[in-house]
Amino acid sequence: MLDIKFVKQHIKMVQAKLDQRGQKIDLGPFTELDQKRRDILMELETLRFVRNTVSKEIGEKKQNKEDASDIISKAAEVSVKIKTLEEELVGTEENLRNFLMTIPNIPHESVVYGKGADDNPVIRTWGEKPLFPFPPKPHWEIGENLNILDFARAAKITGARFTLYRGMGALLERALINFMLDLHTTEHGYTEMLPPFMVNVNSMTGTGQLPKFADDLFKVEKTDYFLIPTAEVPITNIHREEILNEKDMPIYYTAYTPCFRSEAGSYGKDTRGLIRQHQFNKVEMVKFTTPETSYDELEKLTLNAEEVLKRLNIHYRTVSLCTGDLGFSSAKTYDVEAWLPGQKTYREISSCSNFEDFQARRASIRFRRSNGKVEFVHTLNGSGLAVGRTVVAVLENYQQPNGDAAIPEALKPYMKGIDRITAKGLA
RNA sequence: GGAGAGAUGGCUGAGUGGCCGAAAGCGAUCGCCUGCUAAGCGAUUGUACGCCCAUUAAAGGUGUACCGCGGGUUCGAAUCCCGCUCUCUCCGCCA
Repeated sequence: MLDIKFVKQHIKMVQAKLDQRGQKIDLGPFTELDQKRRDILMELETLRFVRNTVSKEIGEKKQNKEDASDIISKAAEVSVKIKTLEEELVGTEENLRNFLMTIPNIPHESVVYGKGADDNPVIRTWGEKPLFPFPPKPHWEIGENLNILDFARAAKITGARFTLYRGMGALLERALINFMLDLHTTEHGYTEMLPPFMVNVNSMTGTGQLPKFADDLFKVEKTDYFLIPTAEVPITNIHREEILNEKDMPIYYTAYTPCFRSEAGSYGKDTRGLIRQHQFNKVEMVKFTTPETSYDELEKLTLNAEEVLKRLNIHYRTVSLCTGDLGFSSAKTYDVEAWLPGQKTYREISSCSNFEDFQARRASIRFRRSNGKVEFVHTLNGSGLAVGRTVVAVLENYQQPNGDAAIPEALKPYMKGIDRITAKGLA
């Protein structure tokens, strides 16, 4: 959510920035609602002042055993008016808040203007595309040939867009999770968390999934809970409605969780393989920082994500999302895209964002400066990494002429020391 | 699932209708004292929103709201009533 005062004072600039996102967002109702709110509030506060004064008077009279019936009836009248105005105020504030809740964040000044993914500038690349003396296969073929990924049976068990991992495939997924968590906790300074995988409406609202994106979520029947679409939600909400100490910041958390996404509106896209699933695993990194350090922290966060691919020796590039491709809550986002030789394409494997105070204001996450002043924190998060897609990257980049998949050196300690995955077990 | 107890400021904890935004203690901050530390003394110590002043803002002044959340009673609610949520204890069930 944007800052009411800021929007009020810089309405033209905010409108111009939002226009760069390429969606039609009209701030007109904002000015109107805000004015209405202040008008009501002023009148209401005056009446409350009257009531408080009169009530005090009544109390004094009663104590002196004087008759107070005349002013009591007057006070009653005032109270009736107050009640009406209070209802009006609640309604107006709700409208204002609901309106602001649907307004996306303002892109940072360093974010380039663009219409969509094709306009995202490449910031850097690492490594090189590996050369294969044979046509590299897509991961779904490798995985099925090795009998480690079973899409057909997952569809039987549940439905489309789910995967059953088998044997070394399951181990590979688990190994990646542990490898990533160990890297972030022991070398990058993050504290590991294991949060609930379902959250309530307030948490979803705090990070921006609700009210606008309910269609993307799975709701648990007979409850008000939702399955998390990313660990960002429970982890960022750890400090919802709290005031942190400046000296405790920045705070770094990392967490492995499964993620559940309905992928509404993506029919026909990425229907094969592990790329787009209703359930997938992810290791997430979340930061709470002061406003003055958040952009430095975003750079570090992105490098932390990239480090995973470096250790696995997988070629990637990092792009900066342009204004038209930026997510709702984000002021600036870097996507790390791994090279997938089987599909001859770069594919997003991590997304690292600075939300500035957008989530913090929604979720009321603040900190107290050493001089006592209270301000909103900046929140950041990034995948470190999407585990299923990392499996894809490993299988496609490490595939062998005979169909085996080699194990990256860094992963061997997590894979019982084996060198490669070979086909075995019942088909 | 059944029975009971509770939810107050950073923490502990008082407060059963007006004198309570809230005692006391702890903690914290600043100052004094001190060779240093500790102790001691003094002061300060919630958040949000509105208005005034000022205008880059801050500070300041003033008002309103907030004692888990939501409603009700009342001229007036932390305090009384109702609903909900959460926590704790006991019993049952359970990975």
